[in-house]
Amino acid sequence: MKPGLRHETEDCRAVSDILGRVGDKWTVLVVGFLSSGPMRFSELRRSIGGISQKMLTTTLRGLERDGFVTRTVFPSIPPRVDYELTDLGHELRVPVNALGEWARLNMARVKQARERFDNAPSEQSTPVARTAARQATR
Amino acid sequence: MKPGLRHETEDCRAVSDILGRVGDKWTVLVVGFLSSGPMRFSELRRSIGGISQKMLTTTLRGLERDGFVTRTVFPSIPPRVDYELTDLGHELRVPVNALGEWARLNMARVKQARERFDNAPSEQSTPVARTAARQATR
DNA sequence: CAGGATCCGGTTAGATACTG
DNA sequence: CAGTATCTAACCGGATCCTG
Repeated sequence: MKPGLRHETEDCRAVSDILGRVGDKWTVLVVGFLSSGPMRFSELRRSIGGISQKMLTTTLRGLERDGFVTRTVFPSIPPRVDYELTDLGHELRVPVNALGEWARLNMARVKQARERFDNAPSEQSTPVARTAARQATR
Repeated sequence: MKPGLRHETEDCRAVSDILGRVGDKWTVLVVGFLSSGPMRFSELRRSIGGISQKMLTTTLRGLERDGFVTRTVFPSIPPRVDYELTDLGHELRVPVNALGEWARLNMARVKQARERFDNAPSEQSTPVARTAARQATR
């Protein structure tokens, strides 16, 4: 995302920026789990399940940097670190949840489209047939 | 995203799925340009500016596979291919635009948070101070 | 014109081992 | 417990060349 987009508008870069954070592999999961309250590192790790501790650290650092979560260290032994959504993080969940809800409602349509595409006779159809197929999806 | 998430809820996977498509490098730009009507390949390429033809092809194929755009080939010489958002694609723009709008409105806050984080005294603060900082951001 | 095929450097993510 | 450091395999995106 470094080069290439130099001449984009401010808006586009802001969107790409946020989407870059939100669209990465784990961020949404982490934010989702944090939405119900603060959690400590290993708690998150166990809840999410498939994440490596390196990726969890990286994801949380990114979220902290962007102001979406806070990181609170308790100087106890053993050490304990709590992560919690900031107000900004909670606000972010609104549009993200909207997108999530959309995804939930429309995943069947996407799945259907994928199956149709994957079983397609690999470009044996005429352009007219293609167009007809397009109409059918409307 | 293959292993690991086996035990996630359907919802979470749907969200990650959509976000994975939407959050990639070019998808949002492409969808944005297509929102005003059908465009042909080279038209898109020129409009977007920084994209290689390989990435544009890849992005468009992904969008086509998921049912967000249609691809119509005109058997002319020289060949001509039009891409157009499906209804599903147009509907997707609603939550994506909402997220984009949120990004536009809050990019300043994110930028501030980043600057604060990047100028931080790299963990010299006490946990209490950290917590105090957290309160300050509320 | 649209896009497939190939090569290649940079980034990324996971596994593993180690530390305060 | 909550990381950091390191290594490596996989992936990704760009550039280039080629075709119907």
